[in-house]
Amino acid sequence: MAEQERLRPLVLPQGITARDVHLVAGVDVAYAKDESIVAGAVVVLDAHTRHIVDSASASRPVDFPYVPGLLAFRELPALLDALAALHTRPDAVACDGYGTAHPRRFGLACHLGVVTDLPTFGVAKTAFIGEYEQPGPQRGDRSQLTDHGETIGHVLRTRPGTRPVFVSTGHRIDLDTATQLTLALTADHRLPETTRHADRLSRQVLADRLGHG
DNA sequence: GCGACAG
DNA sequence: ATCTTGTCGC
Repeated sequence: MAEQERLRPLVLPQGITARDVHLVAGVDVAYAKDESIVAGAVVVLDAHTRHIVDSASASRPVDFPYVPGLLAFRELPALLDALAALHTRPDAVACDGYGTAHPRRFGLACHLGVVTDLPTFGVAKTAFIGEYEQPGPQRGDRSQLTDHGETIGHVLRTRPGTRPVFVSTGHRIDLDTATQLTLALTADHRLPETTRHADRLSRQVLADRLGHG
């Protein structure tokens, strides 16, 4: 009995597959122009209808500078507060940034996943590390993002005529599943609906807080 | 040493 | 990220 309790945390977390995802959340943050306040937002969508099921937010003083590679220390506090205020438990979380495609293989998405034990993945808008060939022009076309011969992500075309996004694994999910989910969350725009909603909400929350003193 | 560098 | 005007296109 006591033995089981000690061993449980050592069991490898089970990874999910796309069919396990019914509720998918998106997270993002917005900063005041002077970088004094950060607002975090999380929006949960029905993975198939892409309708909003739940959402929450939080704002607080910024307490860590922007340092490439250390984004989690700057954004996680607000995101964790927002997630704690959620009334729903998402099956997966799409992050605005990188997961494994990180200098230390532990970007924001990995950090958030480990702390919350939620499956997570990252969808970044611009390159960070690694090398890649430009993916094909059609939606769904992808190329490998590699670093020292290791595949660390996918450069994915989510929409024709726009720049590709950079998908990487976060926690308890594999790259192909993360890529599948990213495509499932995009249709009319380059970025996933999850992050688009979270981005909008975080800006609104920030504006409200700034406006109300 | 110099440049690059998610958000 | 945020600042910042107009502009090209669906």
